[in-house]
Amino acid sequence: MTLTEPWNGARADERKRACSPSCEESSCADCKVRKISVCGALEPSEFEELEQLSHSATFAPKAMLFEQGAVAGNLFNVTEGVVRLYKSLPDGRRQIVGFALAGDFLGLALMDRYGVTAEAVTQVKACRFTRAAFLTYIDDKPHLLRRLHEFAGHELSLAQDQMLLLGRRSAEEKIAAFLLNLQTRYARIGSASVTIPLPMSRQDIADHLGLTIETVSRTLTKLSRDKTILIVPDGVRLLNGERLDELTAA
Amino acid sequence: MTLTEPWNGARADERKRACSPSCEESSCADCKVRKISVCGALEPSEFEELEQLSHSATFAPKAMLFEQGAVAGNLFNVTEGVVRLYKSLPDGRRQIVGFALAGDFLGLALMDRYGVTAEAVTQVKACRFTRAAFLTYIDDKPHLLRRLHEFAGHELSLAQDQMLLLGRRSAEEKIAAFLLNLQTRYARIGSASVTIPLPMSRQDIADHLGLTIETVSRTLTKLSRDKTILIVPDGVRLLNGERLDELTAA
DNA sequence: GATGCCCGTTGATCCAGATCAAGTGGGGCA
DNA sequence: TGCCCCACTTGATCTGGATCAACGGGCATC
Repeated sequence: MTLTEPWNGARADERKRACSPSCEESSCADCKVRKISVCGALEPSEFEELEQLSHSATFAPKAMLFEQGAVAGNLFNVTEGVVRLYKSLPDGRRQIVGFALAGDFLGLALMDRYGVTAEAVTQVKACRFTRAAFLTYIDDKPHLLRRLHEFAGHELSLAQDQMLLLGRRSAEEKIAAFLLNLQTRYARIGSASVTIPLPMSRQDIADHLGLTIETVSRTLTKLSRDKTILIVPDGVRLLNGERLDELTAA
Repeated sequence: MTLTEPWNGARADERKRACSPSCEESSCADCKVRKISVCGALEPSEFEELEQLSHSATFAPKAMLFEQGAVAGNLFNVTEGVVRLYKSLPDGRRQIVGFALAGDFLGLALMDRYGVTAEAVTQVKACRFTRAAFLTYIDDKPHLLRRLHEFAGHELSLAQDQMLLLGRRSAEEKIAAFLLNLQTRYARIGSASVTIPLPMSRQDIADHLGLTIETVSRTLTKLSRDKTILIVPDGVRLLNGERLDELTAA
């Protein structure tokens, strides 16, 4: 599979859901993110119908789920792994508008074209729905639309926080806020810990925070020197949460 | 009325809608933004009911419509004027996440607390709804919720564009993008022109673009010197749209 | 186990935009 | 008519973070 091409039925590692018991494929019933994702609004009976529409998909690191500007043919519910969502400028400058974790829904806005590009950072598992089928499905399910809207409202709120961060915070504050943010989000999906995995590269972090890779590296080194964090392989351990809170608040 | 206090029934210049014909109060029937605002999803018959729930409100420049963190008691549909929406840091740094114009809906996310502060920039007219009444009203109107969701999706998309701008664009690109953006939005509400009114202060523009007031001023002066724009009282005239497009794209 | 590559770190220098510091001019008010 | 205030502009200087450059270490490939 060409890793930089968008998702395509012919290439994806995917199979139909609701298959026989011998099949190792997961189903909604034992989905780890069912309660916290948009699906959490559904009645048990409704899951069956949704399951008919869903296809589980796996993406290798760097695989593209969809591309900014393309017709939004699919919607995804991430169940495992980390996805980067970004916008690019013609000259290559890039802004990562967010990292999607398990439980996050991609294509929330239900718009006819994708506004961002989505790429797997780690190995990613997701439920895929065709947009058309999903739209039909929600048509007589206002409680699901309501849930979708709640999620969109939350996204919007996060986006506004990120604007404040990008427009008005120093490099050190940006890094501190990023780490605490990730910690909170990991906690929500059941992996609360003072050790924060950072599966994304320094370049990804830089492109998320409006910095350069060198500044990210230097700032992490600085926080490490004053024992606020400890840099570990593929992550950091938060040693002094209060200090990070201070940096984030003020 | 204390201009810096949030909206309060006892102080607002407001009266009940759907009043007698002798009353100069506007009604949904002749609302200029009806078609382009969220209300555009409603059937004529549904307007009457909505009108019962709505209260028209006027705000003087600098008046606060609502404050970040407060319980979201009211939702507003702006019908006239400009509103700034911002987040603040404890030390006074401010990020204006957007300017709301006629047709924009404030409180779209339907969350229980306001995520931003809203202040009138100019004299502002708006329809006010209590959040509780509005939630009840939309409960059996999925087409309205759908419309609300479309608006939220659009907001989210704008927010992501703004993140790219804040994180990765130069001062000159920021100003160019801001002006073209405003032009497009003015055009949507029926005041298309190469002369862009800028009712907000330079400080507001700076706080929206992640710059200082001096940089905004200098950049406008520079664009003015190379005949890309002409600075006029309370606005600018776009002399060279292509040049601005160039700056915005690349 | 040598080779090369990618990723991250660190150091030196640069510069876009911030900060500090005067002006200037229009509009409200006595 | 004059005064003050405030928004804005302009100039001088400073600096946080960018840019340029070098290096090291893990790990995949042969």
